[in-house]
Amino acid sequence: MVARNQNNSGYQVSSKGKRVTLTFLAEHLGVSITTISVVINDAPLAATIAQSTKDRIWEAVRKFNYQPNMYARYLHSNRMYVIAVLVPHIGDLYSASLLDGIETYLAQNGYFYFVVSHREAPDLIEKSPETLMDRAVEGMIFINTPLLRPVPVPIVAISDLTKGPNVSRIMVDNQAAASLAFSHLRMLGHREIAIFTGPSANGDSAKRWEGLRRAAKEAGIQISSDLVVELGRYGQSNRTAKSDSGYEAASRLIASGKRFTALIAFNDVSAIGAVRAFLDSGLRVPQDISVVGFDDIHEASFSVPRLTTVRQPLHEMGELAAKTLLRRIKNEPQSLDDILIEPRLIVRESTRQVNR
Amino acid sequence: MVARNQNNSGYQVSSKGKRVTLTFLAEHLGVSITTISVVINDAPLAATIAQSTKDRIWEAVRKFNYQPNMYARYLHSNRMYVIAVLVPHIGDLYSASLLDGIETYLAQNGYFYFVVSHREAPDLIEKSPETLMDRAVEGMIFINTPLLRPVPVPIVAISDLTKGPNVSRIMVDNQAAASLAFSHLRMLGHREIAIFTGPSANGDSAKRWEGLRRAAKEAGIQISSDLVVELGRYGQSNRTAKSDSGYEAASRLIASGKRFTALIAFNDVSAIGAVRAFLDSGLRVPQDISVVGFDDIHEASFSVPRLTTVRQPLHEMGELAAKTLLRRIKNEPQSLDDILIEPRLIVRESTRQVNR
DNA sequence: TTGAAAGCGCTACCAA
DNA sequence: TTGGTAGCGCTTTCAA
Repeated sequence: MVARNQNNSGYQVSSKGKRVTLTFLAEHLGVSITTISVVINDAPLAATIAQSTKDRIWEAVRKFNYQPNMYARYLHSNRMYVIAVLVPHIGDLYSASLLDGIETYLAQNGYFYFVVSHREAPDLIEKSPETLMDRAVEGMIFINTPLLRPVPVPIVAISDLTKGPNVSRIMVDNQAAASLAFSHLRMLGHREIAIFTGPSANGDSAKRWEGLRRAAKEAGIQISSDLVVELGRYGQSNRTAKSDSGYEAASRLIASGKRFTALIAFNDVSAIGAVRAFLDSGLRVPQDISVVGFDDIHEASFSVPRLTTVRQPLHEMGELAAKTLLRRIKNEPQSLDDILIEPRLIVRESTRQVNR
Repeated sequence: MVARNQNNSGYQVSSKGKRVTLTFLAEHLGVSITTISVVINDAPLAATIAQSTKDRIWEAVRKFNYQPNMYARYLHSNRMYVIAVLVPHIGDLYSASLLDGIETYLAQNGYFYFVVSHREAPDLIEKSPETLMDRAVEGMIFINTPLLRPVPVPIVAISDLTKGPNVSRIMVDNQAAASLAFSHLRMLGHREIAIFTGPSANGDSAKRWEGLRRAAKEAGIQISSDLVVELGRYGQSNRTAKSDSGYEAASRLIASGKRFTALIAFNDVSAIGAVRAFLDSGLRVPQDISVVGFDDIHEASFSVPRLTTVRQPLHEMGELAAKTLLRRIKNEPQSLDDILIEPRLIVRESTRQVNR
């Protein structure tokens, strides 16, 4: 018993219980399936078909609620209007915001998407593209996921190390982002600044870190290596998320005994985790320590204290990624250059003038 | 130019640039496509095929990296190993946690899923199931989404009003959840308790509210209607999320001037929004007002103060939903009764003994 | 202005 | 042990 046949509603089935296919319609109308196909797809030949025939066809289509079988159609056209999105973790607000933007654009354009959330498991990252090709995806969006082997469809990579002849990359201008965060703290008088760097697998890590170093240098400030801590990756457990790693990283920082008056986190989630850790060890934010996050996820404006952060327009980046991918799929002109997104500093309550 | 043909890697294409199909392999090996098909699918007949032939076939399969075309296969079997998940908003932690669980189970079982996030737009909710049927989904999971018309495939509804002959429902025991929250506050001496009810479209709203009223009655407490406020729905904007509605609802509560010492929110996100609103108007949590949330999303244990909340095991509920759906798809014995999930009270920092 | 027929890649039935 | 062949539902020449 096949799902589509156990019918108890009006879907795709005539009153006599027969599946509504082209053949069914053709018999019903007494015309050939070719004619119907041509009319329905408004193929060039449709121009030559009598208006009266067309009308009868459309009427029957409506009456029986005929829906072409996409998979049969696929055998010819090889187009399924599906793409795939690879993310490290779907339950993470960063990915979720991007997905939100991606979905918005895709839905407007009749595309669906598969998401595979690989939790940074290397074998999944390696195998997924192949499995997805079986499903005839027309393109893929890689979010913070390395492309290990070439893939025969267009790819858009968001914040990601992936390179390749067929990949377009979208990322924040990490140089600018770093400098925004750094100069903000500088203006508030901070000199002893701790830094969270992202896991090295993360596409933003290296550039951001480089930007931070450069900004420090220009400001004539020395970043002590004791104050730089790398965030852990996701664990294998379902439960582990980034705020844990922020909490944990901040705890290490405190334990080191090194003095610092400000922290530049790697993202808002780790910033929130860090705030929690500071509070737990009796340090107040921002009175004792200023904290700046990255991303500006929604929660950042509701946390206590509200987070000062460098905003990446995630929703828009998602939309842009989808748009870029569909253009490439349709072979519309589309430059393959990296697209750099301008970040913006959002000053809220978690940073203030340094205490001296 | 078809995506699968613009090949620049090893996918599905022989060295001569020909697509690797059964026919291709058959020619290469000098056997019939039937034989290959039988061997590959390990059909009953495979038992009758010479081991040497089998070996040669598998070798060729590996050599050319043959992958059956799922869509051609679909025309016969009518099984695509795809389901759909309908959610109000993918960027919302509640849905994201459920999706996480759903994905875990599906991935283990070779299924993919489409997600459609409808933002409570009535036309999308109404039309999506039909569009999804075109895509041959074998089942659907409705998260907090009403089923407006019957659908010819199995459905699992999570926290949801949806009813129907082919729907299994999974939800927390809202009665128990309400009583957990209420009696916790009672024990701390609270009598003037404000309540957020969910939007009426939400499947948990009515039951939870009923449970709360009953718990109040049993405790001999009168819930003042001035202290009950209904959360707004999502707006049409991409930006609006639940914590806004929590913030806004709490603000209304404060503005009303009615005295209360505790709040039972509808979920953690609205609880966090409410805490923010209280703080902004000079009320301390928990010193002045105790707050209890629902769900126990990850952020609840990192917020300031850490949130006391009634936990729903969202990840597990997602897994359970997927499991139930696949059982029904495979026609394995599976009761259609509602599945009630036991909630658990997690006491943290946002509640304390009432001030008097 | 319309229809017949080939074929997309695969499975399943029946023969050999 | 193996192969031929008829579809699945659709699109696309090519004929009529």
